[in-house]
Amino acid sequence: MGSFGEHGLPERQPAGGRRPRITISDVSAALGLTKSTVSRALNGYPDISSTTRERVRSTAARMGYRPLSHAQAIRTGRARALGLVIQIDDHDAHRPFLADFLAGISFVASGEGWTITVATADGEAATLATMRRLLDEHKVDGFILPRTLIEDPRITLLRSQDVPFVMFGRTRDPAGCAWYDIRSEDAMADAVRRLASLGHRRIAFVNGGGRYQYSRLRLDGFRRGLASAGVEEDPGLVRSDALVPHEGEEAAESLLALPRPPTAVVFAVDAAALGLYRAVRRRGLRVGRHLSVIGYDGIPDGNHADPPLSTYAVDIRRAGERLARMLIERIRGADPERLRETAPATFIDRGSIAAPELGPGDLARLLAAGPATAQPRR
Amino acid sequence: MGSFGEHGLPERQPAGGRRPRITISDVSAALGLTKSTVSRALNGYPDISSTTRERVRSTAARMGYRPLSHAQAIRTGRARALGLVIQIDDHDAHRPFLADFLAGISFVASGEGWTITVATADGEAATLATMRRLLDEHKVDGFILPRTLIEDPRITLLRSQDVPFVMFGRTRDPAGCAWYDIRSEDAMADAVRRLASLGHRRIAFVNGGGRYQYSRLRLDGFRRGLASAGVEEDPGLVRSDALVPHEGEEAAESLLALPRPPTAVVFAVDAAALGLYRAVRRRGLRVGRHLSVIGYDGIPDGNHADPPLSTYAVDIRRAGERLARMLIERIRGADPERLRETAPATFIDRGSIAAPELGPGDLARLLAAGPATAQPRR
DNA sequence: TCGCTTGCCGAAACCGGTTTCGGAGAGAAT
DNA sequence: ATTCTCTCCGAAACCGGTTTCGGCAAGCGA
Repeated sequence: MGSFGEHGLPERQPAGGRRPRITISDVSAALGLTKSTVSRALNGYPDISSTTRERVRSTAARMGYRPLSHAQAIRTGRARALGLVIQIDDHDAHRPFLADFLAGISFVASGEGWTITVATADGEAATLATMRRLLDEHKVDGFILPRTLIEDPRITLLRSQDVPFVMFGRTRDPAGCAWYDIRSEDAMADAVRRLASLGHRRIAFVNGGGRYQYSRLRLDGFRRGLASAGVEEDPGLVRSDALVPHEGEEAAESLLALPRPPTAVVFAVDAAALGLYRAVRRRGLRVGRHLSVIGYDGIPDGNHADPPLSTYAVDIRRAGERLARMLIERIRGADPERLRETAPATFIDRGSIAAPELGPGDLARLLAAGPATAQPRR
Repeated sequence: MGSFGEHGLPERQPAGGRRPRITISDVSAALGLTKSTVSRALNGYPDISSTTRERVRSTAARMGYRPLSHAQAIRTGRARALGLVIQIDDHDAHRPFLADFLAGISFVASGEGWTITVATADGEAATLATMRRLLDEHKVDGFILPRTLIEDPRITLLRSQDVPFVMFGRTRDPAGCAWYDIRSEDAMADAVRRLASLGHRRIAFVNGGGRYQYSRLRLDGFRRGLASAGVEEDPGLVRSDALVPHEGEEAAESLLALPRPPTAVVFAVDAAALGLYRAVRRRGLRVGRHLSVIGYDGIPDGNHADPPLSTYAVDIRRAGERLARMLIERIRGADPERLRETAPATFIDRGSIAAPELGPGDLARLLAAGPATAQPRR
């Protein structure tokens, strides 16, 4: 018999405070069963008759019972929490989209009654230490790893501890890894083909950080684009490790100083592409007219450049949703090799590309003439 | 005597897996005391002799014991977790700084052994529901509230439930509220004085969202600036509810269409200020030369505008640090009225302001002449 | 010397769940 | 009718902590 009330429901909430939670004991008492039976019924144990199971389920639902994850965690070790450790020292193109990313993760997690535990860390060592701490305290049941590296120590750690994880981005050694990724290599190939079809023949490529797996893929994609457009590759037109405007500017400078400069530049990273704007503007030239540019990431800053930067947008919210879904499945025991998904990026033409107005020769002469002749009106 | 090993330390970790946690029982066994004594010693109960207390503390530290917060939570209701619910539907100027904000919070929280639970919600109702869920499940011990509203339902909720919280931004009814805030009103006043000292007399103000407390304060600051500079206020030069570029553009249009347009505009929100660039560029004029502009927030986009937007930068990371610190103190019982702090914003002159080249009359004539005469070189 | 505090710690209940173990009862097989 | 096997549930231990309660021993005053 229940020890509270003849309705089988807990008494009214004490005025003012928060209403007391409904515990498993409340449910079992209301049903005239024991805690253990209720627990096993709700968790789908086979030694509970389907009649009882349904009775328990409906009553629990009617009473609004929801198990306290902490209490479960101390026995099961599962906290129903997804972990996300953001490494703040490296420049991440997805930084501006963090809110969207979280929105995607949170949407799925909340729907399943899970929560998200986030932490930031400065440097690789701190990231690993933070992950260890979260695991050690059973705060999270698995991790979403943003920005996968080619050689990723986080993967090593999690593999050795046998902790579920999903990656945003592929990696070199895929054994036991689940991932979601954008096929940025296809975007790079597409960019080259678009430029080639506009008439460009000297197309440069400015890549991102060499540590990242995506850099490999994007370079491959760039080359594939050249090949499929029938343009021969000029190794002198490739730069790398440009992640921020400053680095992109340097890369642009070195490209514009070539005897036969490119008439179009593909950037693996939007932020770096913005640096090219400065280099071009300094010469009194205009992006989109004298030099075509395509970026990748779809960062909002690109919208306010002049002309706005044509780029490939990534649906980061959806990435968050898929990754959360996959991680939950992974924690529930799904085979990681089955949890692999890629999606395309979407081209957004904002006006920074056009048919080449000048050949490389004319462009070189214009560039050699120096900024003076081409100063913007003051 | 402990049941494990003659060293009083747990055996070596099983090869491969993660090493077993050290529990309070391990510590108590190693000391020849009971769990309860160890627990009370570590929690500073007065009925434990200081000798014993120290012995327990040092042994626990040596063994690397750290209580499992879940286990504590089920008895104490405290999870050692800070809650942060981000409402994603409203345009938040701090969005680009979310990573920094989290970094600040995480830095302090990690240092204290606390964790951060974040969630996103779409709309006010969802935000409140999410907060209720987190509280109901004892997932968090308190909340950091970003973007305080003048009339904030979150505060109402948390007050009624008697849940600790700290706000980023002040509010109208401060009873029982702790906060950290940037004195943006001072920045607005400073902006006006700077412009006035450059010679501007017709200075416009484009405010942010009316629901936010900061809008009130910034308008007050703007007026205070005018007063202290000895410039009479013209109510026709004030606009509001401009949060995104598009809205800022509209506000700018209406200001530039005035018979006597302003020669300088102060924006309460950077993102809106970027809209003005479009309006000015369309007229073939140049920001900084024909029209001075000052923004507020220090968003990275402003750096890539042409000319880069002069603005007031906010140290969001520090805000996160302070708020986390304050919330932890608040949860530990500190008086909220004692936890109130403000900090100044930092002016960054990037070149979007200058002495007025033209008076309002000349400017009006130039504007009336239409875009044709002032087209940028193509 | 006795009784009464007081200081200090152990024993045990408790928090809200999960999981192991065992046994009652029904039905089938012998 | 007896035994054997399942099915299904209760009892109790357990997870890792916290907190209440009570008692022993020392210290104190009378």
